[in-house]
Amino acid sequence: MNAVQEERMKGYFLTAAKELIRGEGLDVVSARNVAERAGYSYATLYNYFKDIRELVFSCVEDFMKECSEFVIKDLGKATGENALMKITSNYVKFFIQYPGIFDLFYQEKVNQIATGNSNVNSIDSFFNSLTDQYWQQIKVLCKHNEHSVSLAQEYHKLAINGLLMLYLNRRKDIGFKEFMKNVEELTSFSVNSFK
Amino acid sequence: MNAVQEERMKGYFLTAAKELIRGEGLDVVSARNVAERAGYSYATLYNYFKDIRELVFSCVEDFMKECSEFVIKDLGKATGENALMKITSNYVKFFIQYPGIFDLFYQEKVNQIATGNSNVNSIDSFFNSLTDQYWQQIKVLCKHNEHSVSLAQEYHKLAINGLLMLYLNRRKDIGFKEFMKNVEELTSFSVNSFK
DNA sequence: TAAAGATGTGAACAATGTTAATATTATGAA
DNA sequence: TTCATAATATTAACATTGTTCACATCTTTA
Repeated sequence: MNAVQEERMKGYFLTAAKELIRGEGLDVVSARNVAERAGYSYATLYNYFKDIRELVFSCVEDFMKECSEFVIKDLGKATGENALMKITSNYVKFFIQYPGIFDLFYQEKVNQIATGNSNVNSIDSFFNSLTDQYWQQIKVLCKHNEHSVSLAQEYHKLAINGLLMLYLNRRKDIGFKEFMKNVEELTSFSVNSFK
Repeated sequence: MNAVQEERMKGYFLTAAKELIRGEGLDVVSARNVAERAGYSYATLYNYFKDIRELVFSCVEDFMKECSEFVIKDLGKATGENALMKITSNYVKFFIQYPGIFDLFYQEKVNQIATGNSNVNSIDSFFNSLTDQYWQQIKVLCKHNEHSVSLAQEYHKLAINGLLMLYLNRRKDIGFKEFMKNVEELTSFSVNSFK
């Protein structure tokens, strides 16, 4: 089987898996469910993916693209702090709409032996890649050095993802509105912490 | 069966579950594994716990106590920022030693219908309960108001738990030493952000 | 001692990941 | 075109999971 055919086959399973993750969450992504949706037997799946983890982590790249587009869709001409606000707000909304994708990005256990760890390694810096340029704008504006801005950025990323973890896993007994207020406060605090 | 007998029975399963979580992680906690270790049949377990989630979430309280003790064990006379440093450092070390307990505290999915959600709700404020008094000391020292200190505290909690999530789930390709340096930097940044 | 109630257990069902043997299909040479 | 061989797909199977139910066993009480 040539490369293009193989990619096509992988694509069928990938599409099925992505639909399942989006719609019903990571929990219902089983070899049998994915394969049935793709129109093949569950065993066929193993001809194209080492195991079920390799399959689900192959979805990461596509979902990152999707999330990126969702995040920047209504940025307009916003810059600096305003842009950071909008991006952060859309970022968390994306994962609230698709909690399964948050599971996949940040919580799913990875096989350390697995080959394609490149996907996993790029997850950590994903949120930063969305905000980089706007933090740079703030740095220039506030005459801060490189190190302090990257520290604030790292801090912001960790806090937002930490908050998402607590909220999505129902460790916080608050509603959506209050959650979004927390996100705003946090982002504002983040930017102003080193002004 | 009277109350004390019932608690004793629950205790057997709880002890078994805790040993498994500590030693081999949350993944190997199955009804059959726990029951075998407790010396009973897996079906007996269901006479004392509604389902396997109720069993594992019943471990939360004990583990919080354990973690608290571990965290304050070598505090000495440290106060303010020094105390926060030590506490945070021990807090993350505890979960690195027992990743299964982090899973249980922050990542395990909860049955919203489940009865005993009190355990789950107390998890969010757990880390804060360890640091409260030292943030108060810093507040007095820096003449800050109540709101800004609780915001910094909340921020610190989220960032630390976010970092733990990324590190324990292998989304960060760094070693233990570098991780601990990140924890230190973050805590220091947290305290100094509003000095 | 016998009946009734409480408590413990194995069989069973559905679903999971994964592998191995088999069935089917496609490919290429005669 | 036909047949042999290789490539690909599928079914059967095994071990494991959570959970329930009928049954067995033990305890209590009349």
